[in-house]
Amino acid sequence: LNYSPVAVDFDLGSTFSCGQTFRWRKNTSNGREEWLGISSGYVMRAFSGRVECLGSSEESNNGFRHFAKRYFSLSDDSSKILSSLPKDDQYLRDSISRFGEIRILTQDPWECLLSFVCSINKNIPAICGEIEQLSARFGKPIFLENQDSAKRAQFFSFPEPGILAKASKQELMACGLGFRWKFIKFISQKVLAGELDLGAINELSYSDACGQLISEISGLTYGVGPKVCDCALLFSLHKLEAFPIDVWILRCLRNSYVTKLGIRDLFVDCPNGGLSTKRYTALGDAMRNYFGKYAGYAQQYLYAKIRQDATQSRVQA
DNA sequence: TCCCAGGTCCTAC
DNA sequence: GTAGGACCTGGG
Repeated sequence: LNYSPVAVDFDLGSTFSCGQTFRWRKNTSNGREEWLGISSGYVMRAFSGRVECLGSSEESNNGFRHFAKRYFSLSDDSSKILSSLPKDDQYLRDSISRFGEIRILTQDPWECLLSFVCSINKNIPAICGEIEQLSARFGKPIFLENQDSAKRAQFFSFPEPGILAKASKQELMACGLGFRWKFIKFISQKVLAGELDLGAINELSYSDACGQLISEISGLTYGVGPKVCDCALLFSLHKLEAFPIDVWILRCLRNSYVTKLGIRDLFVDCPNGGLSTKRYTALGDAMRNYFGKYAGYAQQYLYAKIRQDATQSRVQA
């Protein structure tokens, strides 16, 4: 087994907490800051510039370094990306200096898409709970190196499409999915049947990929609107021009970018924060036009900053 | 206790 | 084509 650690140079906390993944936890119990995460069947520990594999669900698990190189997008050139973003944008530059180097991960597309379907109309702790329960119930146990396998596993891989496709409504609801259960089951069935091929979508351009992924397969809707689509494309297919617009980003744009970008007409009467697909696309295009081909990286910094600012003002209040 | 959440779907104009 | 409302459930 080759579990040799991999060096990483990005900011661990900023990268794992900026909303792209739901399976990393901070652990400070032994005095230093370290992070434990699960992805693609690997249990990982990250601290002070390195990531180790603690265990794997795979039969042949000598591929950790290969996996990590891809998962942590180690071939992304951060300085090139950050210097390509607008230099006179004070809001963005404040965030970059506050959060350091955020890395957009290249997650497993299946795991990532379903995670963001789980995110619909839920808060982040609840999303983490859904994914944990789905994994514990339907995923494979991952035993750590040197762990007595008679002991109960604490870590589980994200479940495969074939398992979720056969799960009952009752089983899925028991994981806290609520009305999302039917989306999860439907997508699983389509992937299992080969009618939704995320690998093939990966070959497409950003806008073609959106067209393939959003909403309709065989005329049926399944819980993938423009926001979930953008998250899947950015956080797993590494389409870096994707610019997910959630309620936080919408608030940020309204507060800090309307005048700068002359996009006031895109904000008239936006009740309940809801955006039609047409308006969502128009807003996303405006941001791509402004931030450039690495708009997704800009989105992560905007998201990190507005979330932290909101948390701090709530604490003060 | 009660409100609301990393949205999407459906229905009525 | 789009504004309004419903939607499961569990954190805060």
